Amino acid sequence: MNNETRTLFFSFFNEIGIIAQLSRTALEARLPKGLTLPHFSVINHLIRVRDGQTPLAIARAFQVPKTTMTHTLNGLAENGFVEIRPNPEDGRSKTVWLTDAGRRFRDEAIRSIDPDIEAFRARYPEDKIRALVPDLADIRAVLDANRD
Amino acid sequence: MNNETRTLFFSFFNEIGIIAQLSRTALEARLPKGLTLPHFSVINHLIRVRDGQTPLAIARAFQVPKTTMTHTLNGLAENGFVEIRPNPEDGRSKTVWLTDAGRRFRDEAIRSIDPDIEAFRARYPEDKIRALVPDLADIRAVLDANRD
DNA sequence: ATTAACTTGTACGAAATCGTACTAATGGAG
DNA sequence: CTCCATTAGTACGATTTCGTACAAGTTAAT
Repeated sequence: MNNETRTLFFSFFNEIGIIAQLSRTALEARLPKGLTLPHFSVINHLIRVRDGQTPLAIARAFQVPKTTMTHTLNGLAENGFVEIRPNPEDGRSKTVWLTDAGRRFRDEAIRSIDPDIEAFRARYPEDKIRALVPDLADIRAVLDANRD
Repeated sequence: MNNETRTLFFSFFNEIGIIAQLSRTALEARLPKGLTLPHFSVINHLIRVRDGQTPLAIARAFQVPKTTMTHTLNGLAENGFVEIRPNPEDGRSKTVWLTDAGRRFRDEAIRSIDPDIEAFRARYPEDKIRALVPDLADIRAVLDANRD
């Protein structure tokens, strides 16, 4: 392979990785101590989609092993942000429900993150971000397909 | 803040995070067991820039804590990919040097990753990637500046 | 109805990441 | 020269991530 091509793709994925790391760090700086991006993301997911899902369904939505999701959900349950109940339709499995505290956690997190988004938007135009999202979604889909 | 705007930025960083995760997993699938993206990246860095750097300089280049870099470098040293020698200019510090095995590791890793890059390129045009890199670099720079 | 194959969640252990606290060395103020 | 603040690296412990192995429940084939 052409070395310039290889360098290009490496640079691309390198920039992606750095942005992911920086944005994650910036977000977690706004969360209460001990809570991480996955904690916030799961709560957000339960609000955006719906709660009452099984741990495995949530793990699949985030493309993480189910053991990882067990750990994340335990952290949320210990903080009282979700309640884990048996699944009446399947004795093997469980369902995950938001609590009021969980919704409050999400509201407060968003409120404290908003200024960072504003700061970012002031320096990088929203329209350019809007234009990038579909490209990134395409790239994600290609990588996803290549996973087999 | 406008909810649509917030959702847009969340989607953007979410896509970035997923791509970072997928590309990292794809790369590590090609590395010998026990070796990770940071291992490969450090070796690559030492080749692209120069070897003989101090651990702290490398940690700063990757924006990770120095304890993390100590751990990564120990892994590389145990595999015989780098040699860690005292720094003749500063008794507190050390210097990190590539070995022949380290260079071979890098060459082989690249050889086994190339087909994945080709597969990706076949589904997503190189020119679009080329156009995205500067945008991502800008975004990275903005996030970096906001870190204070 | 019984059995075998599969699914869901978890316990456990390994490895990566990172904060805190420490040691050793450096360098500047006096 | 002496002292003290600073710097480089590491030991240690906590947490996250994830693979393996397992227990409990479900499903499908006979």
